[in-house]
Amino acid sequence: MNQQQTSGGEDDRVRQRRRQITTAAVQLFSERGYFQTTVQEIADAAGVSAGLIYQYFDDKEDLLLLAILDVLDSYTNEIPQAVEGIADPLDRCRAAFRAYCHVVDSRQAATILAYRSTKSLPRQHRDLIKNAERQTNRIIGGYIDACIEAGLFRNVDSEIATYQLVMYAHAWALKHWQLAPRLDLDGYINQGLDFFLHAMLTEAGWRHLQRDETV
Amino acid sequence: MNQQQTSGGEDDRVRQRRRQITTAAVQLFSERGYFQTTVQEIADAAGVSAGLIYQYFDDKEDLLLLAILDVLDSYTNEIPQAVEGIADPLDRCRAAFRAYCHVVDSRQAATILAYRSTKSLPRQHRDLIKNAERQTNRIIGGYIDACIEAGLFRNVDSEIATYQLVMYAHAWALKHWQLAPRLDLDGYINQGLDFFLHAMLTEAGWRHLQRDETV
Amino acid sequence: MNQQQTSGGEDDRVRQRRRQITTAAVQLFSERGYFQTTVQEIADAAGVSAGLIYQYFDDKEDLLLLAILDVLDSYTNEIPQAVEGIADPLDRCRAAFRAYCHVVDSRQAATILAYRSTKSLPRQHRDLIKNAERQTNRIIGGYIDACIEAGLFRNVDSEIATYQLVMYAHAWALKHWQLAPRLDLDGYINQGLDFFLHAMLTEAGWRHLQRDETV
Amino acid sequence: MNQQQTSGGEDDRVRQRRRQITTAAVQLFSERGYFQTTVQEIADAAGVSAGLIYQYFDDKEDLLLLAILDVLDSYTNEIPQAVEGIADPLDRCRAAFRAYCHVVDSRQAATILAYRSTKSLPRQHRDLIKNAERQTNRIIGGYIDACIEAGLFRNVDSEIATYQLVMYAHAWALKHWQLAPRLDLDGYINQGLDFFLHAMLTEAGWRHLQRDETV
DNA sequence: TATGAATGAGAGTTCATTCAT
DNA sequence: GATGAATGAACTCTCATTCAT
Repeated sequence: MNQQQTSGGEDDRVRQRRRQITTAAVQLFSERGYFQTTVQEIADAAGVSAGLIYQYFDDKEDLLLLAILDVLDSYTNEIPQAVEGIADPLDRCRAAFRAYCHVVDSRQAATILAYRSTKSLPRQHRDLIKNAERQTNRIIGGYIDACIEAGLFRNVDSEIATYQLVMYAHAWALKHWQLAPRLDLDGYINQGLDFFLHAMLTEAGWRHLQRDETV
Repeated sequence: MNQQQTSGGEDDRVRQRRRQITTAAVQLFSERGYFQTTVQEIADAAGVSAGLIYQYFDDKEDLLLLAILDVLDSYTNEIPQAVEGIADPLDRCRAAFRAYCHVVDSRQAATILAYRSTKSLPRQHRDLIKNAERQTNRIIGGYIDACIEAGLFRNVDSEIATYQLVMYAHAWALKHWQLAPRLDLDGYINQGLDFFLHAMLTEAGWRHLQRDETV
Repeated sequence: MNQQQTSGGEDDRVRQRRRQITTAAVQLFSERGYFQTTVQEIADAAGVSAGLIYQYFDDKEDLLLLAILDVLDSYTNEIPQAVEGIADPLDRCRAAFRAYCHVVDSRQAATILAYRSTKSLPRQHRDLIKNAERQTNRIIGGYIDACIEAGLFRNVDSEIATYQLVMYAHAWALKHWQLAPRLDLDGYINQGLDFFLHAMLTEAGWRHLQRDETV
Repeated sequence: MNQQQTSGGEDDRVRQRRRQITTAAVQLFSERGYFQTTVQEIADAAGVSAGLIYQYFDDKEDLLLLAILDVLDSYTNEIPQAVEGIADPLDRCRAAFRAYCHVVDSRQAATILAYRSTKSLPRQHRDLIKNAERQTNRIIGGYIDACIEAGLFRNVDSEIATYQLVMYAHAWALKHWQLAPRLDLDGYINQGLDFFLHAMLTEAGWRHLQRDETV
C-alpha cells in the first residue's frame, strides 16, 4: 500500500482524498466489476484527475484492495453498534443476525464485490481481506459462544455455525434475484432465525426464548 | 450462441471440439478469472489455434457462458445419479446433500467461477445461468418436499431451505481457505447434516432417523 | 494469373467455373468494395467452397483483377455491337456515346469498382487494366477520328476528346447521387450530346446534323 | 466525430495535433489506400503514438472522413482565392478552371482518395462529404451563371456544366497515367478551355473573348 | 475435383500508468 | 499538490490461405 509521509495537519487532507477516491471506487467496482471499471471513470466519479489517484494509491489493484477492506470494515463497525446495550446473549445473537442482514441489504453490490474480485488480487492482499473477514466472523462467533456457554445453544462448532449465519446473510445479496421475488428482507430474516434457532437451541434455550416472548 | 450447421456425422466432431475448448475454458477461467485469461491461452490449453475458437463460439463472452453452463449442468446430472435407487425420502435427501458437497469439492474453482463472472455477462445470458441454477435447485427442492409430505420435515419453505443447503455446499468452495484448515470434507458434510436435521426434522422424522440407524 | 492445364473438353468446365466465380466477385466487390468482401462471401454467392476458388485463381487479388477486366470487357464488346450497321460517322459517334452511357447506367456499381480498387493491385496488374481501358477508348477514338476526317468535327485531339466522353459517361455512375435527382439518363445523354456537339462540330458538321434531322 | 472539450488556449494544441495527424492520414490514405494503411503507420508518420490518435479521433473511419473533408476544404478555399479581384465573369470562369486544375495537380493522390474511399464510410459520413463537394460546385456554378447572365454563355444547365468542368479537372488525377504522357498540365488546361468555350460561348461571348485578347 | 476445418499473422482499439507543466 | 496529454503493451477478433480427406 502507498505510504504517504504525512507531516501533522496534512494528514486530514490525505485521509479526505483517500476517502473521496475509495468511495468512488467502491461504488463503481461494485456496479460494474473491477475490470470493467477504468481508473479514469473512478477519477471522474471522485472529481479528481486520473493522475492524482496515483499519488494516493500504488495502482489499480491497490484501489481494489482498499475498496474491499472499506466494505468489510463497515460490517465490523455496524454490527457491534447494533447490539450495543443488549445483555441477553440470545437477544444479542438475534440482533446481530438481523443487523448483518440489514447491512448486506443496504450494500448488496458492495457485498458481492468481495466475492467477485478478491481472487484478482495477489495472495498477500487476499490475506488482508481474509483477516478482515475473520474479524467480523469472530464477533459473531463470540455471540454464539456466549449462547452455548449459557446453555441456550447446543455445543455446536461455533465457527461453522458462524459461517452458516454469514453465508445466509450474504445469500441475500448473492441470490437476490432469486429470493427477492419470494420474500422481503424481514421475511427472509425471520425464516433464517426460525431455521437457526431450531438447529441450535437446547431445551433450556427454547424455554428462555418463550419466557422472552412472554415478557 | 454460435449455431453450427451440423449434418449427421459431423455432429460428433463439432461436439468433441466444443467440449475440448469448453473444458480448457472452464479450467482457465476458474483458475485465473475471466478477464485475466486470454483467448490465446485457452486455445493453447485446448491444443487448437486461437482462430478456431471463433468457429465454435461467437466471442469470448460466449465462451464464458458455455463454461458456466457446463459446470451447472454437471450439478444437474450428478446429483440425481447419486440418489438413484434410494427410495426413502430422508435417505435420499441426505445422499443428495452429500453428493452436492462432493461435486462442489471436486470442482471448487469451477463453482466459484459462476459467482465471480456471471455479472460480466449481458442480462440475457445471465438469465440462462439463473435458469440452469433453478433447475438444480428444483431437484433438491423436490427431495425436501418429499420429506415434508412424509411428515419427516417441518413444514418449512422448501425453496428457502434449498438455498440453505446449496449455499452450505457452495461455501465449501467459496470459503475453503477458511474451512479447510479446520475440517475435511466429510467432517463438513456431517456438521451440515447435523445442523439441517436439527433445523428441519419433526418428532416423526427423528424416530424415522433412529430406526434407520438401528437397522 | 492462374494457369490451368486444360486438356480438351475440360476447358468448358473450367471456363464455366471461372465465370461463376467471377460473376459473384464482380457483384460483391462492386457492392461492398474489395476489402469489405471476404473470399468466403464470394464462395457462398458463387455456390462453391472457399477452397475451390484457389484452384481457379491465385489469390484474392487475382480475383479482383479478373473482376475488373470482366467489366471492362463488357464495354469493349457492347459498344461496337450498338453501332453495328451505322455507316454515318456522326450517327455512329452519337450512338456509341449513347451506348456507353447506357452500359454505365446498367452497371453502375461495377463501373465504380475500377475507380475504387485498381490502385489496390500491383503495378503489373494495373497495367492490364489500363490496356483494357485503352482498348475501349481506342474504339471511341476511332469514331471521333472518322468525324474529323469527314470534316464534321474540328481537328481536336481525339484522345483528349475521348476522355471527355468517357468521363462524362462514367460521371453518371461516379456522381449518380448528385445527378440522378436532377435528370434521368436520357436527359443526361442529351445534355452531353448538346455539349459535345457544340464543342466539336464544324460548320459542315452542323449542316450535316441538320440534314440528318430533316430527313 | 470526436468532440474535445477545448477551453480557450488549449484549442490551439488540439487543432495543431489534429492537423498533424490528419496530414499524415491524407498522405498515407492517398498513397496506399484506406485499408492498406494501418493506424500505426499514420501514428508513425505523424510522430505520435498509436494510442494518441484515439484521443483526437473516434476510430479509423473518423480519420478517413476528416482526411477527405480536409482535401475538399482545400478546394473550397483555394479556388475563390485564385479569382479574387477578377471582375470580368469570363475571365473569372477561366481562372477558376485553371485554379481547379492546379489544385488537383498538386494534390493528385488526395483527389483520388475521395473517389476510392468515400464508399467505405457509413451513409451519414458520406453525406458530409457530398455536401462539401456540393459547396465547391456551387462556387463554380456561380461563375458559370454569371457568364450566362452576361450573355456570354449559352443558357446551359449550369449544374451539369459544372460537373463537366469538375470531372475534367478530376480526370487529370484519375487518368493521369494516361494523360500525362501526352500533355503537360498547361496543355491539358488549354485543351479543356478550348473545348468548354466552344461548347458554351455565344456569339457575344466570342466577341468578348476576342476583345479581351486584343487588349 | 471439391470441401471446409484449421491456421496464424496482423489489425484496430483500450487503458493503466507516467511525467512535463 | 494537481493535471491530463501521451505512451505502448496487450488483447480480441478477422480472414486469406492451406491441406487432409
